[in-house]
Amino acid sequence: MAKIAVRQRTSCGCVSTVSIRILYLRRRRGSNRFDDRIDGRVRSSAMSTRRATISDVAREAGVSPSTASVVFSGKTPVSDATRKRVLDAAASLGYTGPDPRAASLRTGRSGIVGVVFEEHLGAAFLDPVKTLMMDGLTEAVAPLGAGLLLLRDQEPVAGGPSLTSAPIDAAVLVGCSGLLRESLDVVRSRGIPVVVIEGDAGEGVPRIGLDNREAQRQAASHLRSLGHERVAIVTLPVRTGWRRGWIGDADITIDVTRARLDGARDVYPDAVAFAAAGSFIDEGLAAGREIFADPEQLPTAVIAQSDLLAAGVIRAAEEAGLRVPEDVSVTGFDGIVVDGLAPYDLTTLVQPAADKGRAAGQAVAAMLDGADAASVRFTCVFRLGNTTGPAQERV
Amino acid sequence: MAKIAVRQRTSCGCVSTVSIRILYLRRRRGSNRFDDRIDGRVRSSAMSTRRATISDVAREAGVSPSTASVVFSGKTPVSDATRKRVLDAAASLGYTGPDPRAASLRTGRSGIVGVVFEEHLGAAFLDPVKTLMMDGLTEAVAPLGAGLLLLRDQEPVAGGPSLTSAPIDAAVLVGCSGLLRESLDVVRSRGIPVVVIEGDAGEGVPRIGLDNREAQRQAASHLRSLGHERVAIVTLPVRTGWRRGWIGDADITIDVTRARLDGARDVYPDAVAFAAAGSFIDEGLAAGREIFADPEQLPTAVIAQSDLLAAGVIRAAEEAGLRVPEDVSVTGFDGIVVDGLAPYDLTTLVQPAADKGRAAGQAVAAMLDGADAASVRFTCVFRLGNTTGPAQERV
DNA sequence: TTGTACGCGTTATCAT
DNA sequence: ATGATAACGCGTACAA
Repeated sequence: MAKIAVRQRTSCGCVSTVSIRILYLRRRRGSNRFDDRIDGRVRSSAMSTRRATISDVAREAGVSPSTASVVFSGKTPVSDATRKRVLDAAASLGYTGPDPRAASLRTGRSGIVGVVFEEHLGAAFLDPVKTLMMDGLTEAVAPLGAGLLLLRDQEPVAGGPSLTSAPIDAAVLVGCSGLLRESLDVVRSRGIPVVVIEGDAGEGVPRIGLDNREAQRQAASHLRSLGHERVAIVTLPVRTGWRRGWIGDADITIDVTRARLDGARDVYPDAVAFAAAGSFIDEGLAAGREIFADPEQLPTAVIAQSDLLAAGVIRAAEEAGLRVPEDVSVTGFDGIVVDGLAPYDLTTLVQPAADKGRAAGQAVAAMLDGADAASVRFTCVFRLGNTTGPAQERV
Repeated sequence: MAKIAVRQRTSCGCVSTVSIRILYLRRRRGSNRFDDRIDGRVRSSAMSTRRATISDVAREAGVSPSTASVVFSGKTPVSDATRKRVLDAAASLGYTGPDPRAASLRTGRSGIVGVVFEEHLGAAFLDPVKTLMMDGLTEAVAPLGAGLLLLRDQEPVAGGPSLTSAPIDAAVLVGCSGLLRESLDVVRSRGIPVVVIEGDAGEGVPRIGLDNREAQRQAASHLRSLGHERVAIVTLPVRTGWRRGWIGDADITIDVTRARLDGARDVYPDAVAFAAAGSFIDEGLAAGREIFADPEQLPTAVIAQSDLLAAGVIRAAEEAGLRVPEDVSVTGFDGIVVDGLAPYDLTTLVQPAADKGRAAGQAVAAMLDGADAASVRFTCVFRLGNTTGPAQERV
């Protein structure tokens, strides 16, 4: 662990910032905003503790508030002389432009697109697929001039922004769990455009997704063609907050998990399935240990629902003294580059993660533009690596 | 490239969403908001095209707006009977809670913390160090109940949120380029708390940083102790928008780059330096090719300012037929896991990236709480890998 | 080109 | 526990 050296600063700006805020609050209660004025003009910018508003600027410049407003928004031509007067007044008053909150209330737009994750936000940053998706999303909303607000699908901490309480112009849902549904209704009832990535948010919400089932079926078929009979599946979480463990067919609330599982079961209806608690190498490792625990019941192949899980499974196989792919074949899903997996080159399904984000962004842009947005379904591409091989007869 | 299958939806909710918005806009211009009412009461929730406000709800429930407000905010006790009446009224009117914009204007808080990057936002997601930092930041801001708004340090696209136009309660700057400075003044003059990670935003702005110079000096000393004399340096970008190339000592506007370069120069004052355009393996590769281009001028060691750059340099060395570390030693910086680098284990400086984010979040929390926030300086830890070795006499 | 007037939807304060 | 009142700071239709 790194040591921490805290360097105490002699208090300077921070402290003054604080005191300014206190003064400000004090002013707000009971004080008349016109206290500062003498016959309609601001006494002195330096003496005012309250932050200047556009009206103050207008007054100081000797123009009307609307004119001052227009100078800042540029929505209407203003004579150069007037503009200069306003700008000068603003500078002398320390006015730094319209208050975003007020402007937002007035225009009804905030320039913010909410991105809602169903997991711990940190996890979103640690998942390569989500990272790529965010990359694409960022790119697609940039021309919109919108910023991305990271939100989590959960009961809001007091006062914090939830999907329902954040000033967003549109929302992109990543996955779509149950908890979200109610918030979603709220948002949609507000007329805020919503797009969902990898999930189902009901009728009327454009979806960006993959051919998960078909894709996973390809991997399974590949294994089948190699002669594998006894196959185990390692799935993504089956619901939020799930802890890892063997699962039956029931109670899967996460669409991706369900779809990929279905795809595998299309080929191997009876394959056992172990659900991980997240898409991490460690989770794959834990799952692999379970799967390879009983030497009498070893599968000849493992279908993992993500590359990271697959990487973990491979490690578990090595631990168990199994060679990949000689003793056990392993397939992944995602097509990301997995660190430290060399010399293995995962047999997997490559998904266009960045494209998903881009598509979501474009859908949002279209909807904000008043247009209709269609759902998009991307296709995964099967990529043959060296982690799958012919099934071996067990001695 | 993956194929794209677009599935046209029969228009449903999207379309209705759009038409609702159009009606709404139509209503706003010139129409009187009381049109819907007959002697002071709302005629019918179903017939109203305008979105219900808290006043509508109050009226419907037969209470005052303030009481209705209190029901939603919970700031004051309300009798159960009243609460129920209000909630029922809200339900019947389709009122889904206070408008965030209006609430924000009134309270002066939005529950949003802006995170400002000086690079393309996508790059932030692709940089492991930033990713980890965001992870820590997210964690630290969570108890605050705040969301993170991703912002870019650039001239705003029209209407988009910039540091100055976004409704943020606080801002975290990642790096601190020149462009940012003016926006920063604006923000600070608004009394919004600001924290800087890896950068200098002037007096009064708490900084979260590393002992970059000292750390880099450790790596250089390590090389010196191994007998290396001819050393080349691969630096991070020296300014935003910079294209790669050899650099002198001048014109470095990015603090991290400067500090690490100084650290290296403390030991090797005359080492040549090549600046990359970003922290990517490919950039390191390009830099490495330049550095290894002249067989007569080969360095025996390369100090890279990031692990990704180092990884690229190693690849370039391999390309040039140089063995690492026999022919050339390479050091990195960051201590992240670099994909596909096996069997190499980078000699590097491990920085507590997540801790940096956490510290920033805590500083923000403190400042929002009206307290003072101190600057924090983390210490990097030298980690010996297998990419450095004794200097070899060139034949 | 500039000014007037008003409302955006909410919440803090204070009195009852 | 509830209500009346007054901002919060701005944008814009319309008139001049």
